[in-house]
Amino acid sequence: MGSVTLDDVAKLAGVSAKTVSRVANDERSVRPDTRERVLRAIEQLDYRPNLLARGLSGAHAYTIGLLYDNPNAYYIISMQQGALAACDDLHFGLQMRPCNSRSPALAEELRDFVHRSRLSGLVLTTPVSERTASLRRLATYDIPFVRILSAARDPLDGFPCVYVDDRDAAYAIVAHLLQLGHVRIGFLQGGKHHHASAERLRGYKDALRDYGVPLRKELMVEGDYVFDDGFRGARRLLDLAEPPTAIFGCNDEIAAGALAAAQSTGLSVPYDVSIAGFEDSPFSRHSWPPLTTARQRADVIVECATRMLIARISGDEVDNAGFTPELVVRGSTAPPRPKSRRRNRR
Amino acid sequence: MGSVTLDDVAKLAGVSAKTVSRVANDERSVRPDTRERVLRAIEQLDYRPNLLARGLSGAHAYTIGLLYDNPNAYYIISMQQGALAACDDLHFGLQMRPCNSRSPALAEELRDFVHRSRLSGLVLTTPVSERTASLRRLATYDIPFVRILSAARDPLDGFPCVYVDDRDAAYAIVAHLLQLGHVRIGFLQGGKHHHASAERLRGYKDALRDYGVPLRKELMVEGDYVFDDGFRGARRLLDLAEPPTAIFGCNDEIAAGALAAAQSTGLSVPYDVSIAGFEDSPFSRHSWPPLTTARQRADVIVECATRMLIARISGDEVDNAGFTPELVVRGSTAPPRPKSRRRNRR
DNA sequence: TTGAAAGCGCTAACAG
DNA sequence: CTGTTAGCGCTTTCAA
Repeated sequence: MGSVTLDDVAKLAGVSAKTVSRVANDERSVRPDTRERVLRAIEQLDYRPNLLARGLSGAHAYTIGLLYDNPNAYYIISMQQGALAACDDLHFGLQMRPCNSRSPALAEELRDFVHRSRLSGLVLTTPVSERTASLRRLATYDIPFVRILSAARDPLDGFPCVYVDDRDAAYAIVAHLLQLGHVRIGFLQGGKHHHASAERLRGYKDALRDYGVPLRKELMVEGDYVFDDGFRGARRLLDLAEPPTAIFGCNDEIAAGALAAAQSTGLSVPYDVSIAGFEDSPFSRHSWPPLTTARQRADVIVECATRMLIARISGDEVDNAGFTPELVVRGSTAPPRPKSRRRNRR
Repeated sequence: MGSVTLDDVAKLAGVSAKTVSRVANDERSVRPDTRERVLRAIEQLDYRPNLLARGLSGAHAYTIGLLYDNPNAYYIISMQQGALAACDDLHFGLQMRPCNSRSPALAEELRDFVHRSRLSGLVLTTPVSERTASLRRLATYDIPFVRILSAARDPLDGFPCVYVDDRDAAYAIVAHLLQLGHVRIGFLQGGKHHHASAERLRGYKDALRDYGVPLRKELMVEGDYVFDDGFRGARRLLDLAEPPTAIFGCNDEIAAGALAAAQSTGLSVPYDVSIAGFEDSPFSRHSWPPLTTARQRADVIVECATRMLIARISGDEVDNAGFTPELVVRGSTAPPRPKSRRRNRR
């Protein structure tokens, strides 16, 4: 292999391999001058520890696993960036994998994944993080994990987590629409098996209630987190006898579908209908008009979770953390057009 | 760890550890009944080989590295899917990492990455794959790799590769526009340090030449593979005294920017101006109107490259492979409006 | 503060 | 066809 080993360094520095190991791992119990000598030898030989050997002999491989079950590419990349930032900083490796969050043997699959590579722990993103029965089993396998979930506050269930307040952010979006003067606001739901969808729906309902606007069943359309469902759902809303003047899509992809639906019907956004999304994905910036949305920093959130996980693995106590996505107002939302001037379609 | 080891299985099956290893690795030299007995023991104990140990003792870790230096999330996810498909199928692990393709020490960084985890080899995507000096150095380190690059045909330079014919695909797009009757066709270039940009430009020029349309300097705008450059570039083109009737963006993100620019100017696509992209990313499907583009199956291409790499590592000879992205005509392109009826702007 | 010995779980190289 | 012996490069004992 031509790889430099601990022993090579030890020989050059005139110390034992164990001492080099101590220096490489930044342990304190090394005399400064010895450390200096070793560091010089490391530098000179351009020594790099072999991660496999370290992982094999140690209790774990200084590598964390990041699992996702999500079709959203931006979300995944964003998470990867956040996890890498933390891992690189703390000298941990990263293994990323998609998985099927609805598998009945989820806990066992995760355990095997961990054991095969001696992973130090797992960061679980939604919706994997929402399979509580599996998580409980995972905990019995003594696998450290931190989960990211959608909740208005700390669930206090004993498992560490980073919680994202989707309800509050959705509330802010709907409040923004209400303040603009909208009363008939359509809501395009996201995938049923995501807690986040329910939380965002809750935000929608709470906002309407607080502003004294009655909930209309016909303005809430079910669907998944995909463009086509946004398109179809918006189409349906716009075809109502009394169509909504604003539509809130459960994420940006859905909102992009709604935007396309409006434009394909000859409606102009935001003049004929306002549209808002959720997530601040490039979709929302790169459409025309750009979408009002809630900025969800998946990278920051995952970096936080990863740091928490590594801290736990290192034996530290850590507190749970919370984030709230921030309202971003852009060109796709405006006050409703006075009724008399509203354009006649068909 | 509670992990089951080779020895546990060996004891239960009444054979040596080496025999279990042979069965686990699917080596042929095991008598069927012995194999059967071992398999039963493996099943019974739910044995899973430890990848670190295997990697440490073997010549390599049965894991390939995938490197990218690309801001395009869809592209990355798509590649990851392709690589995972091949790796899962062939029982290899996958490590993905971004890297800086313009680092002068690129080869050394890649070497360290490989050595630290004893990677079996690397799949290099553009533009990393285009740093030929670094690749030559990488080869001297005896690191197997397969590169994916943009070229009209096999470069025959001795390094294995999968080549993608961007020129041909770009030619097809421009030919499509020409056949619709467009003569003034704008071209929004992509990042200069991507070969693909040059190849797509070549396709543009070749098509114009073959159709006897003179090249106009003022219709070719420089920029990077980002939305904003597409927006600005298109804006500039549309502001010309004699604006183009069609715009070809070097990728879908650029085209999305052009689309937004057109719409923000009050132009209607495709009636006032046709727009085409390249890549078939979700952008192109999720905009309104959806974009005519060239379908580039990054997943298929990377899966192919990954399989080639693993074959090479296994000692097989492999031939280079080539792909040509396929023209996808959608709503954003149409014949040019007769001059007399062209809408007056400003 | 340092070092020597043992071993992590597996495979390579050789025997039988 | 199967088993034995030695490591892979590191960390964990435990002793000096």
